Amino acid sequence: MSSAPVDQLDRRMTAVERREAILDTASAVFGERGYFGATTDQIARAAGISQPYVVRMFGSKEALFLAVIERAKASLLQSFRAALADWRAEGPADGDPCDALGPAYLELLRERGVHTSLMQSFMQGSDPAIGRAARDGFLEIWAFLRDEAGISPEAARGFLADGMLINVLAGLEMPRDAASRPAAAELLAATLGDKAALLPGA
Amino acid sequence: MSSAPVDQLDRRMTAVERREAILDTASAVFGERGYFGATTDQIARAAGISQPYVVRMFGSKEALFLAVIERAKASLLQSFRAALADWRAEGPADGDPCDALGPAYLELLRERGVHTSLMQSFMQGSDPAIGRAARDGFLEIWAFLRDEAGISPEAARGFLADGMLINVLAGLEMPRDAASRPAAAELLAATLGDKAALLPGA
DNA sequence: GGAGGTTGTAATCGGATGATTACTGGGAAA
DNA sequence: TTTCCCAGTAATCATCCGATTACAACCTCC
Repeated sequence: MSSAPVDQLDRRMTAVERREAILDTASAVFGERGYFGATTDQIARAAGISQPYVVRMFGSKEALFLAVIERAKASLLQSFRAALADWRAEGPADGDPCDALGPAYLELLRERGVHTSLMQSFMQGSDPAIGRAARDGFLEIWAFLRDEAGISPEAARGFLADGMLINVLAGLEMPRDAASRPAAAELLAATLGDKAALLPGA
Repeated sequence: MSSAPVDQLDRRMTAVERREAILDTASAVFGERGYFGATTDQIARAAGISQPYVVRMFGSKEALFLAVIERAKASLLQSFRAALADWRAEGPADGDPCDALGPAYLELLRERGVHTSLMQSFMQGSDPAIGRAARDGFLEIWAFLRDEAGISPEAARGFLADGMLINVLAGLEMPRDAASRPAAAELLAATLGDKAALLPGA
């Protein structure tokens, strides 16, 4: 008996579709292993295509990584802008915009590799091209919080700090230890509440 | 005219001295480039010895990295325990222990690579050996804050979050942009005040 | 139906990297 | 002086990785 035809398109993709598919996969692999730890072959296998095709489509591994973090930053800002607009449309004008941005940040954890690939780029500040892009991206988030969302420097610092702790718990894949280590469970509960299930490793 | 004899010992080191020297150097190199990005040859050259000697002394690159982060964690806990003891000896009993631990954490920035090499390990949670060691180390810090320092889960979370933001600014080498980008200067001031000069890139 | 552009791969190359082996030199003790 | 251990290196190896080249399969439009 032949298996039911799952929604598996074995037709050839357009270059644009394939590019998006590679970016999705590369986001996850770079996020897990980092720029140097991830190989173009791992990305290619995970995407179901050949290694040369990956590098030819983006020109180089570095260009692919830069595209990944650029796309992650765009996803993040788009989520933030949407959340801020919703919050302003329905919320009271005297609340804290961070109350809207925080949940948006957690929802983004469903998209694989956004937080971790950005974080991996943040740890490569000494690299000429990647460091430049990473600092630019981070400062763009800072400018959004300060200028568009109108958050004070102190509150913006606190919001970013919370985000960085979440990113670290994602990089650590801390939920792996949640069942066996009470300290891990306590840490995850204090940081993410019941949203810890969205982290990698869960 | 021969140059004045700077304190340069060209005699051979004992294995114990050399081991410490390699750990110092490896801490800086791993902190900058990460586990996969750093090569044993880069570490050897920076330490002024040959690449095979580095590998032979620690058995493997992975064992060297594990020794680096183990030593970084030990430095961190030692600083924290000393700061906590001082604070308890002279301070009032009703203050916040984080007020003592925070400055100790910043002073540690003078030791090259402590924050960044730990942070690099935190981003390798999916690696069997490194991820295990990274989670163990992070949970040991958490246990110190909760049990030894007696800090509440909420306050400990906030303290760690601040630390992770500092680590990210170190990984980004954000001071590189402090002069040319007002946003970078504002972010650094809001996070570290005048202690931003201790970050890499300054 | 065939011509041409586009998606995609097999084969392969050169360089980098971690590791291994065999060796050297110096200093202290006998 | 000779012996012998220990710090340290030169040479080299096998593997991996990113990149290049040449080629194959497929779809579309005339």
